[in-house]
Amino acid sequence: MSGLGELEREVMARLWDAAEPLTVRQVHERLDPARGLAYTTVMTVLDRLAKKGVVTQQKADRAYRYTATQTREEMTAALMLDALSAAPDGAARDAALAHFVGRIGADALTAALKAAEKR
Amino acid sequence: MSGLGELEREVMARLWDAAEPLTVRQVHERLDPARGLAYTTVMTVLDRLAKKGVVTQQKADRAYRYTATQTREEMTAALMLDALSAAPDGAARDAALAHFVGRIGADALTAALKAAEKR
DNA sequence: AGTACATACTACGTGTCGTAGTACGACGCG
DNA sequence: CGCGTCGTACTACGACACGTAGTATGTACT
Repeated sequence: MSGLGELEREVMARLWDAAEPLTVRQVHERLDPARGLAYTTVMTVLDRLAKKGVVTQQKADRAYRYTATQTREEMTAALMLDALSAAPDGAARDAALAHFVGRIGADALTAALKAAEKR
Repeated sequence: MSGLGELEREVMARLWDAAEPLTVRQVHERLDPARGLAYTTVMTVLDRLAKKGVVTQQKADRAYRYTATQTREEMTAALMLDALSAAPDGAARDAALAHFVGRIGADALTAALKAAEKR
């Protein structure tokens, strides 16, 4: 329940960027044409993403429309929590958090918080 | 350059808990005996961890001693940063951070920071 | 010399991921 | 009404990661 593959992430990015449910065809068109991916490849990937629960399909008209079940930010946050949960007890978690904050910089964090506050 | 497997994490935990360089045998002894892992299995895992750069081997006496190259906290923080880096631009990163903080609770974060401060 | 311990190399089954083909159902057009 | 078009479902296959472990080889101590 965590890491997506390279192409899977790429597909998710298109879905997020679109903010609209997309059909397989639409996703296919938005992917780098230089890559020359087959239509069915995109279909398979979307299918797998659906099985993982990170996208949902709604039948609309003829084709399925795919939507991400979480926003990019939610998924990122969830993955970070996941990484953090590797620390067993509370103390280790605190230490890991402290390391993390040290890495991104405390000011960057407060800035992000302020931006969040604004909402 | 990120996720370890289940057994790999287990082995890392033993190395971290010991804080001393351990031999293959020592790691083997510390792993759940009910699991009945073969000695060579542990060896293979340590070898792979070494190839991934997360442990180093120093020849001491007869056997190699294995040490984690990072503390558990550093690795956790690194993984969290890794997850965060999935967010492309600064704004998305801020939003992801905000989500993250919302999830763990702002007070938990400040508490962790205070604990870190103490050092 | 033999035994005990350590490492190196190799192997195999399973699962995930990128990649894609083929088969089958529905719809509209001539 | 049959045929091509679009869409989906199912199947497949190679590469790689991981859990698991065996065999082979080296070395030191008794």
